[in-house]
Amino acid sequence: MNIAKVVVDVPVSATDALFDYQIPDDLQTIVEPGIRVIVPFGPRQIMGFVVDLTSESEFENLKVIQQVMDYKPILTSELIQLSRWLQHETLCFRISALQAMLPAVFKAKYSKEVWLQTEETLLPENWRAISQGREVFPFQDLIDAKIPDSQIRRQIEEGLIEINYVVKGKNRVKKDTYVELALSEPDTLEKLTEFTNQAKKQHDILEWLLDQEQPVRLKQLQETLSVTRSPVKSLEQKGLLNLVQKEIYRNPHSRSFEATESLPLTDQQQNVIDPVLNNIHETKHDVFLLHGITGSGKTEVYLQSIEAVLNKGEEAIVLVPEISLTPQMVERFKSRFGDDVAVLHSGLSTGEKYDEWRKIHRREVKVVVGARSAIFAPFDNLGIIIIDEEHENTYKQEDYPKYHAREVAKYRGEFHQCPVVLGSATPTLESYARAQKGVYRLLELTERVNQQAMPEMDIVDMREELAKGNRTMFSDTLVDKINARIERREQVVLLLNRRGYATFVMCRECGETIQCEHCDISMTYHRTQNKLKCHYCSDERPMPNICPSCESDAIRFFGTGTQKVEEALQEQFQNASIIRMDVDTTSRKGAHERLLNQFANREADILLGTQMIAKGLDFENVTLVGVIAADALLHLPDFRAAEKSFQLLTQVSGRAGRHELTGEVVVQTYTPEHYTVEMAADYDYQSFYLREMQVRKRFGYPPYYYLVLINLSHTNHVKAVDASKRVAQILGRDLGDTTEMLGPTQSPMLRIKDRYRYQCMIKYREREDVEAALSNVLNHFQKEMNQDDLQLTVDFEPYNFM
DNA sequence: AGCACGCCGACT
DNA sequence: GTCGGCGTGCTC
Repeated sequence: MNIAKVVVDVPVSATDALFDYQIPDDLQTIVEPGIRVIVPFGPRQIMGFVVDLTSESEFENLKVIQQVMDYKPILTSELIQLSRWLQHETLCFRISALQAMLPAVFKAKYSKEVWLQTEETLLPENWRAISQGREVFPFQDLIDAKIPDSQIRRQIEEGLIEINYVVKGKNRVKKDTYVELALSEPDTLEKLTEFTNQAKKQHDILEWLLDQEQPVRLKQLQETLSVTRSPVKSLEQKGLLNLVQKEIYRNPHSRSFEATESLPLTDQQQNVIDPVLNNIHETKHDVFLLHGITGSGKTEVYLQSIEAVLNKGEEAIVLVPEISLTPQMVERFKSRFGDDVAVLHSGLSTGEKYDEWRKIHRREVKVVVGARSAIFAPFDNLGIIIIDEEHENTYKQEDYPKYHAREVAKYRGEFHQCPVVLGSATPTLESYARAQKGVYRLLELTERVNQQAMPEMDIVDMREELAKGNRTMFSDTLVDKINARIERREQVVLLLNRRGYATFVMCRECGETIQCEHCDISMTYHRTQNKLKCHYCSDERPMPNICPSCESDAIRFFGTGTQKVEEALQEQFQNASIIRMDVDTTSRKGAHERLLNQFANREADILLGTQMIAKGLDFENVTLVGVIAADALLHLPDFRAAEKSFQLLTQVSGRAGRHELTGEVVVQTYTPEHYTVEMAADYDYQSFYLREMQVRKRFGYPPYYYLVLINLSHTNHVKAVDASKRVAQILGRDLGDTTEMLGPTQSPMLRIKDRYRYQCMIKYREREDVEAALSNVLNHFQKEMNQDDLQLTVDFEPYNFM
């Protein structure tokens, strides 16, 4: 086994293979699958992952591994295997799959350096200004100084310089200096008496240290005794104390958490947890869909399942949509499992993520709570995987590899023979359909723990408001109810789903929206051509001046920003204080939590925000939730628009009246008769599921068909169109009649970053039916992608069609 | 991707 | 003859 199979860090198709390298004798004991190495690759040095060992190779004269970057594997054999599955599943490069499983710190950094081999004075004159006395400097400096290639080559040939390729890992362990006594206590005490008044500080330091039980951080010592480093240095020189470097973890959660105990389970919770516990005890893999209404106590079920896993000596992964959004959730886990929990989310810095990852890697924690990528936590005794709010689309990664955490969870659950629990109040149709078919096991929680009814949902018809002459964004009902809360010193949450900016067209008189005849998708208004277009099938028609249904001229395209609403709100409720939460106000680190804390402390009457306020928040003083425009999401050009709207309405209404005070919800809409609005108001998931499944069946969407989206883009509009036509041609030729192709068509946003974007979509039932055709397309366009700025991506089970 | 190699036109 | 620009093909 003196040959390593290496995945090299060059994400292109030509190098998407395993390369064999000789393992030098001195690294023989260190090199094993899962470690990173530095290898010669052509004329340069690059990073690579060892994924296998072997004793034979079909290649002669193997190059030799230069160096190791890790001394312990950073990937388990399971994860190496998983990377292969991911590669196949998402059609990505192996290296991309491997990188996706690790925190960003493990990405190698490359630099090309010039090393002087001689006296600087022997170099050409103009070089001296560049090297500036440095023996090593970046190659880029030569390029910046416009030194011609031939001149550089000459220096190399004459042996004056050498070019070296340097690979740098940037995983930095944070260290801190600690102070401890060098001698035993009695010895130190004895020395203490020898001090004169001259060295008062040193005396104080020793005396203080004698009172401390553990080594103390140098900084802390300096602060509490207000001394500088110099007396400490003196003591070190006298051999009275030691300065030691210790690894520390950056601590993003400096708060301490109050410990909590398990809560007694309701009968329903008990019924739901039993089959999961059974799985755990029997080391068996099932996928459970936990369908529980908001407030039904899903989290307690998770917590107690994890407890069973920990008792068995195994580990747990919990995925939450975006953890910085729900500090309350983290708190529940930390307070139950204390230091056994690592938290991984996008709000952490690179270093903090690395520290949390290391806790997992060293098995210092047993539970990981985190966003999507936490599904790759390098545990090797997984006992349960929980995905909370399984319907959230953040579980689908939008760039390569375009994986869905739910599918990875199923893979790992199968591997470890442990349960996978998908929890949601509003499961995706895909998951619920699978539960109906018995592929998943359905667990249902239909009652709230506190026996409170779900808040009453008041549907306000905005067409009537217009008829009454109310031209503001706020209905009379909503205004009255907000005023009542302000008077009673209760709080209001207002939701504006601004994603409606992909302007759909609606008649303000009758609520008619213009749909595509072939796709059941809202048509999108294109200002430049004053036309309506369908982004699925490219059908188009002129923008009407009057409503085709009621002939009113009040037909408009829609889209409103939070800022505008905030202004209108402030004008309407002059003595109310408002907190606005959207991407603009929460971009700075910690801003999110700060704003939420302000609201929790009742520093404001109204919390106005986008989607981000719909989930997981729990404020006891909130008794009113308002949805400003329920239609905005409903008419997006996306076949999931109804499902997403239903989810949002259900989630947001769960924010009101979670405690003693009863809550109310006001939903403003121009289409109150739409089944989504009606059924959401009745909290009737079951009916919505059945109704929406009919639509999906009729139009051939998931869960009846699988989808794959082919996106292509080019800076040249003509080339983009041309390529899209050729893609469609190849697909049309290679795809059998078991599949259906839509497009090519413009992407909903035609131009992004100066690139023109087109797409094709395939509906299929069996993956094998499309794989060959897709790989043909990829092969065919390989050259153009490398040389002509063409980008082509394949996205299985897409969530985002923009 | 990066890089070398090799062919071609332009220019000392 | 020499220099530099770009197309082609390779990396264990």
